[in-house]
Amino acid sequence: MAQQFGKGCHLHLIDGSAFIFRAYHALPPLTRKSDGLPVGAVSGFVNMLQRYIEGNTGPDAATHVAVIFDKGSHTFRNDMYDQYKANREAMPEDLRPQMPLTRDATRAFNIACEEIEGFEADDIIATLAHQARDAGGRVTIVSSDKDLMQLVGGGVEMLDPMKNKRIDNDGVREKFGVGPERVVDVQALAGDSVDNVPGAPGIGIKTAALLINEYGDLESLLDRATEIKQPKRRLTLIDNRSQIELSKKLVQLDCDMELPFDLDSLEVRDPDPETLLGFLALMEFRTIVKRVADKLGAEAPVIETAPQAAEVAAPEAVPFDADSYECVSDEAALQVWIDRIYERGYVAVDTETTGLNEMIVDLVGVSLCVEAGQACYIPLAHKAAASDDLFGSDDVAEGQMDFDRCLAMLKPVLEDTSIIKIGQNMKYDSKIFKRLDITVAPIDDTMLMSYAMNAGVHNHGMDVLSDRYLGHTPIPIKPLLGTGKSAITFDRVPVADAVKYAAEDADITLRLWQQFKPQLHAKRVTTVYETLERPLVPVLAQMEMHGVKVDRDTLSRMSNAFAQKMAGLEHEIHEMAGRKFNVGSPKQLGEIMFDEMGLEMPDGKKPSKGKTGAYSTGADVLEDLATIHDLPRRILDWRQLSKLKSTYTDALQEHINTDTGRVHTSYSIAGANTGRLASTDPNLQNIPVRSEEGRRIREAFVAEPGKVLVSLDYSQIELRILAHVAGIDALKQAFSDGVDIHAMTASEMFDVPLDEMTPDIRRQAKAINFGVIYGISGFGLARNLRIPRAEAQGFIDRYFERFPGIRKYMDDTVAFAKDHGYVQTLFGRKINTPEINAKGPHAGFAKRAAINAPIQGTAADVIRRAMIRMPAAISDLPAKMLLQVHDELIFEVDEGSADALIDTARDIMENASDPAVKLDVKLSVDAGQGANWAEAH
DNA sequence: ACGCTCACG
DNA sequence: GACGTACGTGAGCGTA
Repeated sequence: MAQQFGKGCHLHLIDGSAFIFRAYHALPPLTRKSDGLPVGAVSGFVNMLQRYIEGNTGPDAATHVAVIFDKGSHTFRNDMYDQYKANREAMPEDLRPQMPLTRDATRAFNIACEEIEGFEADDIIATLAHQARDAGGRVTIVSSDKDLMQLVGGGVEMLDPMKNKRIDNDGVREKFGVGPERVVDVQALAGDSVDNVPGAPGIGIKTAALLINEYGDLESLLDRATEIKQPKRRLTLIDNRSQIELSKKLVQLDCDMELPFDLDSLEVRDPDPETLLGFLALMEFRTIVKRVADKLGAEAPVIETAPQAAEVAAPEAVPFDADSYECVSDEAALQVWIDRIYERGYVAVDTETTGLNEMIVDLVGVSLCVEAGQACYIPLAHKAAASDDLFGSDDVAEGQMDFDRCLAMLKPVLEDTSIIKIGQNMKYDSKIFKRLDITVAPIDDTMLMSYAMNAGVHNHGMDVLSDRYLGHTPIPIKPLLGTGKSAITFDRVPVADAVKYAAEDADITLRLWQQFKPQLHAKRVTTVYETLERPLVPVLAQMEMHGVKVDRDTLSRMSNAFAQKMAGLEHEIHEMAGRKFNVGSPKQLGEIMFDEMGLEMPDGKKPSKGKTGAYSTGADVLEDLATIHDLPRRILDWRQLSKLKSTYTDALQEHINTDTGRVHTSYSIAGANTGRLASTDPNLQNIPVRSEEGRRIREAFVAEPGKVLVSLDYSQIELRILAHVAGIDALKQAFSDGVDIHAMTASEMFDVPLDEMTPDIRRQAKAINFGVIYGISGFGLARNLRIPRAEAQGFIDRYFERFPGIRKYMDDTVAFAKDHGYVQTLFGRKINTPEINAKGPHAGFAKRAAINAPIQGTAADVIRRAMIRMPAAISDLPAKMLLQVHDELIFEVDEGSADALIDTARDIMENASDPAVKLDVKLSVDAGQGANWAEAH
């Protein structure tokens, strides 16, 4: 019955991945009504297949057909070139579980569905096209991907499914300026930013076609490159020969794969109505079911009208009931939950642990939720209560299933790529599981969803979200654990209480997810969430777990030295004050200086007081007073040492993990409104550097023997972004010329030629440049530069005169914020500005914050993008990314590979905005290396 | 718990 | 016209 493929046959090859991505991006994030499973891409995919089938008649109709998919992200091209497709954004999290469903859909239509691990769909398509052509048949490739155009000719054509336009030899020539047989030559020269094929710098398709047509083919062109008349082109081709040859290999499709199936098996088959309608009904595609049923002349299956997921999530629909949660204590019960998870395709997960430090604490239990109101808690390491002992016993509580057995059962679920694991702050839970050898993926995070939508409106902790969006106040943890000295850890909480608390967290998380998921799209932040928030979670988890080595002895020695110096200073201070007092108390110090000693401010003003009525004794005040008395200078010195000792040399030692000998910070992704990260426990983003004494703290941050620390930081990234967003040509030019940007500003403002620049004039211009980024004010600049306010205002006026675009940017930004209630970064991150229309002093703050947010936020987005791409880019190097300090990344790498790392990481960082945003100003990255952070910076 | 001070970008 | 201000963070300490 199978027809032998040959003359008269017509093979259609459908580029499945292209279908899926087009479907995903074209449609709103449709979810299955009964349970909220994301199925938007599946729906679009099915529609496209259905439309294709309906159109498959007439002279171009297929006798054989297959849908071809990509499989696996690592292909033989990555072995040739590790940067291949390195710019590719990660697959959106809600698309991932739809991938297997699109395969199911293809089979349901009874169409051959093929994919091979380690090969791109394009290679399979190429091989099949060649086989079919050699057998004397026709081929139509259903795709508009230009990478496939090299296959056209000899009976092979392409069909753009959107425009319904066939592409033949002439079509290819129109696109590439050469025939199909020379397409790879042109691509090798022009490169491809989407796939990150390098090509020849500065040569695009037009120039490439011109050259190929003149010299015949790429090889002749490269051999005779010296004959090219234009000097720039000639040099580019000679200098980049190997890169161009590599590019050709990358774009050349493999037409000779060994395939585990033959053409005959691809014969067109009618779908089985029951199978097809069954699948469509399972997906709850009501409209398509009807249409397909009509077409096939079959009865449409009934799809029960389930309540909307959003309605389910509404508090009045399913009330919270702590008593309804199940305590899972044996394998059979757990298996029931696992089965339910597989039925759903998603699960909310929460872990309970013995503390907050993910690197130290132990897992105590796991809670799961698959449907609003239906959650369970699996206690695993609770201790039994002991009546005679205040601290409980060390015996394990009864009614808990075996720890290892439970994890063995959960591991496949948590690692299953078709099951979404939903959490609130999933970085925490991922790290707990990672220490138990479980890699949780794919994930969704309600905290980050809220952050993407509501940054600037409120915090994103579970309590706030539950109150605000579910109208429900979660059970507080305090009464369970107690406070202060008598506080217990969660493993001491009685299992019955723990079930109520823990399962509720999973329940809340699931309800939040059901509410947030569709809102992401409505609020136009899906891309932000998918490209800047969600993929950062595993990257940060890795960095935090790796930690940075800190040398305790170095800190300890410094601490002793500081203590000695402080004691000396303290003695002098008490002598000067005439009595002993607590030097660390601003209140006492203020009274001593202003009341007892009668010091007066040099500017004649009254000493200022804070809102508690105490004198202000900040560094600026003491700095002024230092001109009339020796005591304030001593205080300043003492304070500096006190800060260094308590916050750094002492506290940092407490953070060295006894197992790893390293310090493991934690980054909050949703802390800063602008998109910046924040580092806590300890904060490694404010390690001293500005003072010589403080900088030495960085000597304690060291590399392992045989390794070095490497630091790469963006040079002037915020000013570069300002130049771009405000469109300031003079600034852009200065950056492209590589001149000193502050000196240039000074020269422009004060009419001083660059070669006559003095450090002081430059310093003033620098302050103005920073001021501009912060939403400049005369008062602020005056205070910063310690000059009269009128003079500062004069500087600002002059600055705006010279750079009128900056004032326009500021005005436009504030106007936008007033109109919309938010401002945006270049990558679409929204920072809400709820106070922008407020009256009174709030208004000033809100205005300046609104001006600053797009600049600071865009810089934050850029480095996030670099960080997300970094692990794959450096995976072949003996290197680890350790820390981020806003515009700086710190790595630890084998000594011999430091230079290679710098090359790779710099490339990723400088091009991090590609391809989403094309900056007018090049980003530039400085690098350093050394045995410790002080040397590397 | 809150304000002050100061470390960073 | 006065108000009170540079933008974004986190930690340690003193004070209430």
